[in-house]
Amino acid sequence: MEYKTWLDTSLDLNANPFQPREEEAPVLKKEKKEVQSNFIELGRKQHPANEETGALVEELNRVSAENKKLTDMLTEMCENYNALRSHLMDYMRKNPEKEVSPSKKRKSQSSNNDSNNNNNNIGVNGNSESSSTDEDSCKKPREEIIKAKISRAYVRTEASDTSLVVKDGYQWRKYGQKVTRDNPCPRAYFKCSFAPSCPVKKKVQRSVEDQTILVATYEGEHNHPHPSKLEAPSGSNRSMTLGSVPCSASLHSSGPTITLDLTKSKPNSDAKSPSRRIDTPEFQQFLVEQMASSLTKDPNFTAALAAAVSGRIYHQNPTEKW
DNA sequence: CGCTTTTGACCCGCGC
DNA sequence: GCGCGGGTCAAAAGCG
Repeated sequence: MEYKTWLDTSLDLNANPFQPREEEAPVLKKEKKEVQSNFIELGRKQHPANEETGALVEELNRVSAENKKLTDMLTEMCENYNALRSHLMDYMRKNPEKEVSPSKKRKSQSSNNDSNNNNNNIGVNGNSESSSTDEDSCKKPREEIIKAKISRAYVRTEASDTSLVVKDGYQWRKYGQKVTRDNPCPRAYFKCSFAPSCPVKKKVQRSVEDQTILVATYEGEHNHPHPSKLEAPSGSNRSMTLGSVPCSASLHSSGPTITLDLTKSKPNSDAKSPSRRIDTPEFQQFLVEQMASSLTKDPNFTAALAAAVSGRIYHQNPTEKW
């Protein structure tokens, strides 16, 4: 799936079902429409409808229970994700040398890469800034090292996603693409759309070992605020946008996929927005809502949801697990 | 019409 | 000096 848009909508899966939101799942919307039309129907027929009302209440309770169940599943998925992520972080800390396939072609570049590997790639967010090694300090003028701060981000995408788009909240303008020798997948070159005032560049290329992983290399630092901070989401949405936490969720035959782009956990932005720390309950709740929102936009998910609501999904394939 | 993307050409550093 | 390969430029095409 391509990260075409920011996930800035929310779906109250466990919220009051009587207050429909704009972008709720079509299936649920349809059910509620039926319920509403049934109420209208009741008003027109003008006869005591205790039985029908009872049935409708029962139906609503059932739908609410389904919503609750789905919310629980999403919460569980979120927790599993956090656990996996922490494991991955631990693993990467212990095995930093396994993260990239270093290019041995060019001396200066490979020495840069080596220093990056040793100093930078401490996590999937990859935004640890490079610090110059002693070797680099000897070879390069200090100013140059300071000017070109290099960081790396690893973003898992789906196999079907052939784009080289790594959503990190900033706007980028592609200025080139090249097939390199070490990797059959083309490398895309991006400049920050605020250029030339913002000198940041980024290179995006698929990993040789796992082509579902996009390796984004950032050069330099943004000299402007994060675009998501400029957008003022006052009112329309629940609380805040997910601009700083791009994520994508989808459902496939092989199972659900939730992809989080964690490249935005820069120390700067974290320091500026402590309320968005990933470990806060508020953030967790928000994350669940955003994932739910994303899921409801996926036609596969809505189809599966429809099957689940009608109680058929487990009968059709009782062994299949999400 | 303006912005973005594509893509071939060009530039430049490095190794031989 | 030459060739190779990565990085960048810029005209053309695409798109909203």
